[in-house]
Amino acid sequence: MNDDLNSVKTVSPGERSYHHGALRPALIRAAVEVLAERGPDGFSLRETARRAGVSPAAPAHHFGDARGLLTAIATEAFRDFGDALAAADKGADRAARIRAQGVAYVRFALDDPARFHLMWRKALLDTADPEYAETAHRAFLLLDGVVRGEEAALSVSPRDLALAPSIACWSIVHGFAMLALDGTFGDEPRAAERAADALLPLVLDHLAI
Amino acid sequence: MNDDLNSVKTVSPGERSYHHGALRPALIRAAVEVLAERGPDGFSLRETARRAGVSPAAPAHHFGDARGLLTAIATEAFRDFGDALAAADKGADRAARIRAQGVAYVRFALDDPARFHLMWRKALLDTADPEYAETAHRAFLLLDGVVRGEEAALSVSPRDLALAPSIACWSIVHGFAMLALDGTFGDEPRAAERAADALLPLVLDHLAI
DNA sequence: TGTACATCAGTGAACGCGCGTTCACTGATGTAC
DNA sequence: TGTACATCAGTGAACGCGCGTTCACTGATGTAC
Repeated sequence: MNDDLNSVKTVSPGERSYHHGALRPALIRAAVEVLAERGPDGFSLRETARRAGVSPAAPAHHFGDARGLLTAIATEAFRDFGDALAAADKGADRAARIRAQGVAYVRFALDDPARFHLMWRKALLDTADPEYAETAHRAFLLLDGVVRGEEAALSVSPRDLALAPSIACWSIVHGFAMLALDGTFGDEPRAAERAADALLPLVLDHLAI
Repeated sequence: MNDDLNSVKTVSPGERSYHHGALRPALIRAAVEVLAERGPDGFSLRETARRAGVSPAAPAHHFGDARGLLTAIATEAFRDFGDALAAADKGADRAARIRAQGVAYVRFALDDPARFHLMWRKALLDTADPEYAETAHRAFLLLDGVVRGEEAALSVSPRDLALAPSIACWSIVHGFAMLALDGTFGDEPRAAERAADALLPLVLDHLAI
């Protein structure tokens, strides 16, 4: 997709100068590859460096430590995730918009399971990182905004349930995505996407929100 | 809770014979402790053996390898989980039963996060193990059974959505549980349980199932 | 335009670590006669 | 009731492994004059 490994200096193909030129994105790409193959548990900084064709000490210059690299990836993922939700936010009425966003949520998870899984593995991330926190928060705000709408004529009790409609919608699509990725729905994970598409309007139209 | 470490032979307290007497349950208990403290990622067979006061080679006699031990724990957890769902399955009408079961689902997750997390970490388990597969399947059948009811007057389109109502309910409670355990709802994870309790009837009463 | 030098982005060897599993063994238990 | 012996459930030392990080270093780049 993004081919800027050697594009900065346009080194003669095959070789590479002492300096990589664009190691940061190359490391991220390699790390995502490792995550896709081995999952967040099997992730290894050394293996990532190996795939980027670089010494195991090189990543430290760009990310500090392994956690820093994973946090950068999760941050990027949350940004793309938010963009996907924002792009999907269209439709005649609010129900249609919620539905479209919910489908986008599930679709993102199925299209990019490696990064989607990482996004929720907070134990592996530096959640205090302000950039991470901001992009993660943005995703929730996008969901919450659509569900609430401008009028926000909530008929559910306020209090600690103020966020409840958002939570309900979020839970549904999150649960769909997680169960689908777990292989719960068998060979055809897209069934979950179609199911979400078919069911969200049922749930939402009749939810008193 | 379960105090049968030395209860088999009633060895004089403090010491222990060469043979443990009840190492299997003791290892499971120690492993759950490790899982609770470090999560599934940080699990270690050696640490588990250490806590059980036994050599690192001892677990092999009971579980084969580390995966075997985790699979045994997940199987036990799914059994307890199923029992909890079955125990909660009561109420006047189906909506009440679904609601009660959904709350039980979330409650189990919040009460026993270590084992609940492990249950869904299929990469760490031997999913081919027949006992594991059976107990995991049972849990779904319990949910599905309540949602379908005996009459099963589904108004949603059949086909690959035949299971959809179950999937929707499952997704909601699963999503609630996962997000709550992720700390998404802040300091008060019980808020998720209350939210599930308040929202499930809204969702279910109005879902055409 | 050329030169000196600071800074940046790499190297690769080495560190110490904890891990899962293996191995030959041994102490305790249970069973057959 | 006693004895021989197979089986079971442990030991603990050792294996090889891959890991993240550190370290002193060096090659390339960019900047000041």
